[in-house]
Amino acid sequence: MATSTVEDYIKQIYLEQIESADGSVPMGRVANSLGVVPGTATTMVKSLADSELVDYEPRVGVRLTEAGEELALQMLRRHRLIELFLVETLGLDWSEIHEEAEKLEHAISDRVLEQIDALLGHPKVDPHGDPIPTESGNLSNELLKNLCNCDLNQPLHIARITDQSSVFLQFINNSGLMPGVKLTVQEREPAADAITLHFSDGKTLIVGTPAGEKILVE
Amino acid sequence: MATSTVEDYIKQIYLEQIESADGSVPMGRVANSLGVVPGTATTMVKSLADSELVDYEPRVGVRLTEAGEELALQMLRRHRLIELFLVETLGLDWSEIHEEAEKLEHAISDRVLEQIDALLGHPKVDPHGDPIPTESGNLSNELLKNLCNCDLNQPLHIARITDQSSVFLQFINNSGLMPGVKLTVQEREPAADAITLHFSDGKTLIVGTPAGEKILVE
DNA sequence: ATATGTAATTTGATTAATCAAATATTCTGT
DNA sequence: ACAGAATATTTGATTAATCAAATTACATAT
Repeated sequence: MATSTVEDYIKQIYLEQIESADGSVPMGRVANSLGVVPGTATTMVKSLADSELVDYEPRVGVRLTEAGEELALQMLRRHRLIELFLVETLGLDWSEIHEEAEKLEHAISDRVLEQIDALLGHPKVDPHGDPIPTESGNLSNELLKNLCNCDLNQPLHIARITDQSSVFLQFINNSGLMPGVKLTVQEREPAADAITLHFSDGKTLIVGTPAGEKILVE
Repeated sequence: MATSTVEDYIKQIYLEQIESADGSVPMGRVANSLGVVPGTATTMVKSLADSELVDYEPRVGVRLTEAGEELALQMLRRHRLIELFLVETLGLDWSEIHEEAEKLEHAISDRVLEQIDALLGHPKVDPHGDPIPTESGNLSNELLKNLCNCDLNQPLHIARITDQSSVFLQFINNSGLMPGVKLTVQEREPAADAITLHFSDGKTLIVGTPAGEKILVE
């Protein structure tokens, strides 16, 4: 059985691997994203390699094996389902769920996880709009970006609104953010929780982060 | 911060302490209920004593301090709220929740716990009928009769099951002896070690003395 | 009161995860 | 091409939790 530390390393390496061009993650990144000193990362990664979860090339970097990727996707599924659960069922704020999920993802059994999945209606994305891998480890990659994670200054159009509440739909209507509308994201100000949008007719609009997450674009 | 091992020791010592007459738990019991060899229990208890969670008298036994009891009740609250949550919200079978809760009780934050408590409507007892300590650490401690010492032919209902082992809970489930069920005790046959129960639907059931002692009624 | 058995403690090792600091390797700029 | 900087690895210690096996203390029965 993988310890919770192992699970953390594998998940984090997966996340870094997605970002990296060549699919190999240098040790510095591993150490950094896990919050440990470089020496610790080296030691740990060598032991992950012994358990066939990663391929490790000294002084180059690390890359998940088949088995490692499977475990990573499993952890990602856990993490994201738990995040959604914390928001949907327990009413936590989306800003406070990450650390919670970080702990819970190691403690929850498959049995409980599948109950949560069912309770939430087999959701496809977590509260941040990140895709939730399926039980068999499939991560839909034709995933839509939203206003909070899409590229800046690129021509986009609104594809989907993921909040059916009437207040929100009213706001969507009033602001002209209906599906099909073309726009670009001019800038994001995380501190102020604001996203500046630019429409083809020259108008601009500022929306908050929670709203931006519910607006998927492509 | 208490590690999850410390939390386990403290909770288990609390549980043993309730059973014991003089309030002191011998090392053998500690080792046994934690599933470790005696030497380990000794070492660990000494370290618990260093952190002022228990008073330890060598070759005699261990007893919780004020702080230890507080932690124990906190863990008991966690455990029992989680058990109820697993049954009520996630629809798990009440005979399979103990091990789940055993893991989750260490991972869940106070924040999440209070949300669960609210979601469940601040319940007083868990699915086994065990009382849930309040947030401030109060445990309602009315003593209930069991099937072996209650009055005969009196209308009763099952209040609490004091054996958490899944075999026993399975038996309880199969025999329809869950908390809340109404019945009377028709007769006891000490020689045959048998208690005859009578249900409101006319059915009767015979259980042995050891089982009867684990079924509390009021 | 002595021997025997049971219970508890000590001692010495082990495993997983970590850090600090010394060392080695590779990259980069001139 | 070489010095210096940036990265990575090694080495030696540390902490928490555990076990096996040796030892000690206590209780009790003859």
